Amino acid sequence: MATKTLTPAAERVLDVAGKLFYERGITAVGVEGIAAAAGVTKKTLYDRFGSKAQLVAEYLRRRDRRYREHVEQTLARGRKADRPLLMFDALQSWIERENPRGCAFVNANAELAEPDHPGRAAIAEQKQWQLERLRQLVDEAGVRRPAAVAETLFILLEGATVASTLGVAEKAVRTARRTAAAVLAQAKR
Amino acid sequence: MATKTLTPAAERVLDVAGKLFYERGITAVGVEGIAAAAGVTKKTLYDRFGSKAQLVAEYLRRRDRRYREHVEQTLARGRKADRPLLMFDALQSWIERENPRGCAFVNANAELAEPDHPGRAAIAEQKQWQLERLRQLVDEAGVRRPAAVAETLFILLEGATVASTLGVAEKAVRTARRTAAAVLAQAKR
DNA sequence: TCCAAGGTATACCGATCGGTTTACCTCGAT
DNA sequence: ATCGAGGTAAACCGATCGGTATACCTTGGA
Repeated sequence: MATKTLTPAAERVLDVAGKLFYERGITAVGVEGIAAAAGVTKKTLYDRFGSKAQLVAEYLRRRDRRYREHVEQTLARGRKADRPLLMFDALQSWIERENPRGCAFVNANAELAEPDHPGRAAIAEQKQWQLERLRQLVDEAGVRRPAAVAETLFILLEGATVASTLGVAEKAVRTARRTAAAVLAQAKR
Repeated sequence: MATKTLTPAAERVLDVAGKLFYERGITAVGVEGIAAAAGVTKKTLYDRFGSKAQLVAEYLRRRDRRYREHVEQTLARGRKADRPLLMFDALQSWIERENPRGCAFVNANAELAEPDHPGRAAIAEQKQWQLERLRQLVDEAGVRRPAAVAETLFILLEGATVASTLGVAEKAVRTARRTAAAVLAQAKR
């Protein structure tokens, strides 16, 4: 795997940025604070990343990579027919471990209003991947109208993330999973 | 109805704030710009609202009021058995008219990280109202396990908003509505 | 041996942030 | 006639924003 090679300083910057951007919001976090928390000079940060916008894009790409790895690890433990539902298990553990403030990409979408911000591409890529992966899984599970079913599962995953992290329905992921199971059963071919 | 009485200047401020906060993000918009766009002095803005944080809270409360009115108007056109699904029609028209950048409350949740920000209460109220209203509608429609069904519909609504406004599935609301119809049919008592 | 890559330290830039202050004006109700 | 509420205009506050510049240090290969 072609893991991006980063200097140790850049690695630290990206670690800190990932934490602060997610926890406090992108606009609310300054590059000065990131550099200081990473034990790095502002010059180093700008030498490695060029601008705050590019650092934001890098943060999102990295988080996307981590989420995909998490998903694939979870999927590897099940057989084809079970995998669509395993996406909900992956989401639940992800929320518990890394996502208490909601989906980082939905949150970033709220903040990055300018249509040409480099982070927007990362957001679109993440969501397209998730939908596409669901299509594959649903297709492999053997189901009628796989595209429509995949879209339904996508909606359930996103909705469960919102409901769960907004504190209005703690068990939203389990509820969504049950609904997904019913949808899949009904579409079984 | 006890509509908040605002001075004409405050009204203009709130109008402009509602537009700018939603379109560009809360943190990205300064009070100076709001005052200027509303044709008002900063002093007037602070005399009426006290602080940016309180203005944000007022913006969210007002948007919540507008959404509830929109929902109730839509619901009034149908009979009890159809009303749960009418929530999806209300969402679709709301997105088209006022919500192209996603749910303002989910977006605000992304930006207002501080747990004691006055806007957070408005966010929680909006989401609790939506879930509670769904419970009433589902209950009145005559369904088994109304609380669980309402939670499922809530998840579908939130997920459809995300999927639709993130541009990954334009027809997400229709898809969610179909799923909701199936869930309701299966739970019919 | 030397040189480029990667780094520190620090000062600096103009712009903007949220918020306050002072002085003055207008208008409607008592 | 007056007084208070609501407003304008504009200067000011310290802090922070994203980003740049200058000078110097360390280290690992060619």
